[in-house]
Amino acid sequence: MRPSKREAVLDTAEHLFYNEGFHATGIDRLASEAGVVRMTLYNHFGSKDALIEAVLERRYARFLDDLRDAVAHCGPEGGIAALAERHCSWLRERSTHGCIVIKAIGEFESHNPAIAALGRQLKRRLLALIGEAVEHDTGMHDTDMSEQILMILEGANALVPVFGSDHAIRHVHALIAHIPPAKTWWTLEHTCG
Amino acid sequence: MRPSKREAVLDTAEHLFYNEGFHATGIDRLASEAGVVRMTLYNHFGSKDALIEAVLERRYARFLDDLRDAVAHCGPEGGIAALAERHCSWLRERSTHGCIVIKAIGEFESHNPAIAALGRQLKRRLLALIGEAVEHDTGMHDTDMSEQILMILEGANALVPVFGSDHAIRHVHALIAHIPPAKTWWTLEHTCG
DNA sequence: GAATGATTATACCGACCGTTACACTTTGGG
DNA sequence: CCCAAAGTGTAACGGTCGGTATAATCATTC
Repeated sequence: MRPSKREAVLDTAEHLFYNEGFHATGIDRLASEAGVVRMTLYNHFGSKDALIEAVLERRYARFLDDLRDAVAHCGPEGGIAALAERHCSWLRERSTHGCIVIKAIGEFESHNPAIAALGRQLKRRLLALIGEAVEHDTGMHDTDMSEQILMILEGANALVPVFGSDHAIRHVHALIAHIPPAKTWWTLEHTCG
Repeated sequence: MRPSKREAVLDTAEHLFYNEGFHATGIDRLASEAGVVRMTLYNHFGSKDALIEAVLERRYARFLDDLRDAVAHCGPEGGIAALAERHCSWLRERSTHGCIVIKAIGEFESHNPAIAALGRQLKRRLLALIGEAVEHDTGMHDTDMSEQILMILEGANALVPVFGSDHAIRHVHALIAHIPPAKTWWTLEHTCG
């Protein structure tokens, strides 16, 4: 009982919401699989939707911390590759059903704007983190490059439930390696005269 | 009444399933918004899950036909670009909530294997179509290139509900243009020999 | 040992879920 | 004009949904 009931609920909720879906997971099953009575759940979180927000925030914060950690412990100019590699590790080990945030936005865009907004905020944090890795490697802000890396990672994410992790991951590094770097002031001068 | 009730049900089901979610859309609302009584729905489709399969098949067949049409009416070496452009048109006009197949797989992977399997089959058909466009442009099979194009398109797909169509589409063409072509026999000889 | 806050047990609410049965009415084609 | 097919209206089935109320029990700490 030392690990608080609150944590047990969050663990079970994350597992069920992620693997079975948000709408498809009922409060009764959630509580019983967490070894908790329904009232405990409502005492802690107030509503199913609030629990969903807590799960999203917790899981994605862990994910982002893990990516940040990978970028922090890498050689010079290896930030992007390290981030991509850690992302692929998640796809292999912990994200085998796709991205929980994308799924949440999909299920709640027309039902609970707060959940959808939280999802968008979490993705904005991922984009910002990618931007930091890009700046770590190239020494400059490159919004286009960050957005393109995000698009490739989201593509891999989406393909995991379709063709499996191995297939989805196969081309990530090659694709990222071929993103053209930002034009600098002198190449612009060369091009535009 | 010329447009059969069956079509009305399919239209309404596609709209509701896509915009509000599969589990979140009930039979009652579905029937009433289609201007049909519940029994008509069951007479035509037998069950909600069968209706879902019919909706997926119909919508995605239209999508694939549209892409195929774009590839068919393009100049030489413009097949990939034409396919990508048509895909982006869907993202702008008809796919503003993401890909219905990805959503279906996400909601039914652990509830109805038949629906998930159908989703995977539809995505395989998309990959095959991309392969045809690649062969149209380059004159050879290039599985890697096809898979990479698919990954980019899925990335754009996933980002539409997050940051909007314009943001999601912005980098598609540039990203695809920078995919390295397959190594031919003589470059392989140069590299390995 | 009393008090306090967390957890449990149980019962309940109205609403909706997907599905079926059956009898009735409408419609179009031969 | 008649008949079969398609669609309608109504009622019901057991089950689950998210959420609430209330009172009993437990562990901890002062």
